[in-house]
Amino acid sequence: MMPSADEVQELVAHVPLFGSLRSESLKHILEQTSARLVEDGSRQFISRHGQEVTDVSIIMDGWVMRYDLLADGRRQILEFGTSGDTVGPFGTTATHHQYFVQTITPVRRWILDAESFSAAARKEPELHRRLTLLAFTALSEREDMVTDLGRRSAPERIARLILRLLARMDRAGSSKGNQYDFPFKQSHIADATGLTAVHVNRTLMSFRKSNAVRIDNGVLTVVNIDVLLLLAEMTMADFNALKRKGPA
Amino acid sequence: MMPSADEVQELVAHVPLFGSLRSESLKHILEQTSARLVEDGSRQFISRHGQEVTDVSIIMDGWVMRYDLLADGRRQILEFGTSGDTVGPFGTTATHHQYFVQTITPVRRWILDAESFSAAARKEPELHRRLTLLAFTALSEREDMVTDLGRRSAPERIARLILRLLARMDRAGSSKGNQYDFPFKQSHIADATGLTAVHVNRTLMSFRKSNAVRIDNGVLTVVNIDVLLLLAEMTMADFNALKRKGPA
DNA sequence: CGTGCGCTTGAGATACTTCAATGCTAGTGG
DNA sequence: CCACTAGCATTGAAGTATCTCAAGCGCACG
Repeated sequence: MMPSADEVQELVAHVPLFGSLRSESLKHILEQTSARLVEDGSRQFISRHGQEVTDVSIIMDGWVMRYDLLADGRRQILEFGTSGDTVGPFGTTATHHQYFVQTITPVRRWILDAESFSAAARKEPELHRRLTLLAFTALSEREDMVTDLGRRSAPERIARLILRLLARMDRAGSSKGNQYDFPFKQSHIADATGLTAVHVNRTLMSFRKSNAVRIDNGVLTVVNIDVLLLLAEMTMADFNALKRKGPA
Repeated sequence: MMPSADEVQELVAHVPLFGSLRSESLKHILEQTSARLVEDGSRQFISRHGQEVTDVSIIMDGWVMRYDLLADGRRQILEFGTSGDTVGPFGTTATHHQYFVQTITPVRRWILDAESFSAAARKEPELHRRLTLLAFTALSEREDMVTDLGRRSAPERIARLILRLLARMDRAGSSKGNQYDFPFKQSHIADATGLTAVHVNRTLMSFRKSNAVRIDNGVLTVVNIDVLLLLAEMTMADFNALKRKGPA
């Protein structure tokens, strides 16, 4: 499936990894990696722990999650990904997947051949630089998460997750004022914050009562961002820094 | 202070970041970055949150920790570093430090000028590749930590930290059989695992009683690695994989 | 010979979990 | 069009892992 000019345009515009490439080079990379556009429904596996790594995905629409699954069923979500995000152990030398990646909503994504993608990154310095930047950005995000899980209370963790997602949506222009689509179940929030779904529910109820945030029918509304920031122990400046963060 | 041939040799041999450079190129890089060798005592700050980034450190001897400090004093240790490790936001574009880095034991380290180090990484592809590899390795380690803090009990977290450090020491050849130098206080373990020092103490006492591990006079002894692995929910294969991990 | 830091232990508090039940909504098959 | 089911949110009640506060002890250091 040959990428059209429009599709190449969309990739350059919305995918940080490709943001600084000339359409020319990108088109060449897409050809080299046998890029194809596919669609998946909800709850589909994109990759599983232990599987061989054969390709790299770039999300165009919808949400996926990457998670770790322990023997007894405990689950830790490491990352939510949406349009513009890259999933897969791109850049590492790992030959097998370490984690599970699964769709949450229906997803439209590009699939690139992993091996030729690595080769392209080696040949194209700009792509290599972007890849490195992506790694450091992810590292910083994951370190924030370590502090959250290690040292912050349930309300703080949840408030911060909500704000991180809000910043992400703002950056992508996908939030209308103080509202954004929120396709996650309470169990997703639980597994991302290291809590139980029941406790997430109680905390969310308290957020609702204190007029900070409410979630109805898959839409999250920030009723009062000052209250939310207080719960998250963040200043407005911190929040603005969050928006600037992300894969630039 | 001009690096001697012996010093260059030591850097190539023990610092993953430089492991694949020719002595020639390394010497050139060290000159470009005004590399100097310094020594610090215990509990010295190497950098503080908010400070401007001016240099990059490479530890030759001793231990440092990098941590996040919340307004109310809660502390989360993100990483312990020792010989061969690089500390500092090398590779990112951040102009200011995000975390605190402090020595635990006396430390001998090289200091490289940050700006010219970045420049060197841009010019020397092999260095750039190593930097990227380092970032992905760190990312993977930090993701393990997220799962530990989010989903594992106190004994599991502590057992896994001990095993991760043991693997690190084995890799560096710094462990004698089942013993290694352990300069950390129980409060360090607490802040690395998201627990309190009191609870770490109780858990460590139980490890001692169950003949898994004991710590005496700054030396950690793995009495029975099978028991320890059980506590950590790890197999011997997992542990061996840990040893192979790390910045190759 | 005090003083401080780290380790140890006890007792009580609490944030979060577990188990269990109820209700709501959307989808499915008859 | 209704009965049935499944998934998710909500709430109550009881349990527990971990925390907090507090005290004592040993050792190193000045």
